Amino acid sequence: MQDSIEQKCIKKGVKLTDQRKIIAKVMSEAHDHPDVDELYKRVSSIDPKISIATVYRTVKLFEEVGILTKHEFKGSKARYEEINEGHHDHLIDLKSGEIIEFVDYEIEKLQKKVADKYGYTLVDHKLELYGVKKKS
Amino acid sequence: MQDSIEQKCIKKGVKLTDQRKIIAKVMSEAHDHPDVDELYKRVSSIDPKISIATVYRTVKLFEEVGILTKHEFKGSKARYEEINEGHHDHLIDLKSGEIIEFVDYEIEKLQKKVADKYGYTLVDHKLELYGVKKKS
DNA sequence: GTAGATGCAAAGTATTTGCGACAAG
DNA sequence: CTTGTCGCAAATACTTTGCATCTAC
Repeated sequence: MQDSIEQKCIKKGVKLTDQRKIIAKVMSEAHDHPDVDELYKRVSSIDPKISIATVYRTVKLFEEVGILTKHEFKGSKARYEEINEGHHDHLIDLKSGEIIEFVDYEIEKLQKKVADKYGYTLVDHKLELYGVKKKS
Repeated sequence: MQDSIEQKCIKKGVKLTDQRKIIAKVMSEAHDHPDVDELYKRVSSIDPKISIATVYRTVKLFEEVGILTKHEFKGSKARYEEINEGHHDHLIDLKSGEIIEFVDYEIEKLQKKVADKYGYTLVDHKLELYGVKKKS
């Protein structure tokens, strides 16, 4: 089983305050990719006293220690997602905004090859596909 | 030979003001990927009276009519680049910020295949590789 | 001549930060 | 205890917009 965000914090030596516990819980349970406003709303419904500054500070911290990852999809606000063992990329439905996660090992392999070709070690990558549903 | 941005404006029925001509010229000659501030600086050195609002309005317009494309690389400001016949993706040097353009048809093909697999027609995509130079 | 473009300053968003009060380890 | 965190409000960064004036076609 996967560690919860709280457990990851402990492992990484991140101090666990009540606020962080709540944000951790909300992000652990989120199966979408909430932006800060949305996350703030969810968190506020558990503890209305949490400030948005804390939410910003916490997602930034969690990102720095490798618990969350930030996405900046075309023309929308920054969204966050928990990092789990399986890396994946995103296919975004341009009509509905729906986000589909996918993995393609062959593309990953080719990316490394490209970086290699230019004398680089691939550290990270971003692949986003934007599409519209085919009328079957 | 490739049309200049000015020529593209005419073809697309975009009214050519002096300001737009200058912005068009600067972007045509830019071989990097300037952000709005940088573009504003270059444009200002030709005509210091141009306002930054006009620069914002113009890049937005040029983007809408398909003359420029906007990139939002990790943690940096929006950057613009002229669209030319050859589509390409970007490899970003995490140390120096240098941007290398590349094309990989095999990756492109696989992207279409992925979209297809989920029942989508691929409209657009974003692929960015982030790497560090290998010590040869 | 007229619709649309510009410059300016003010208003919007999204995000960060200084500071005094407070809490985790 | 002490260091780091929190809430608040102010500050910052980037981008858009209302309005009066001006200009390309």
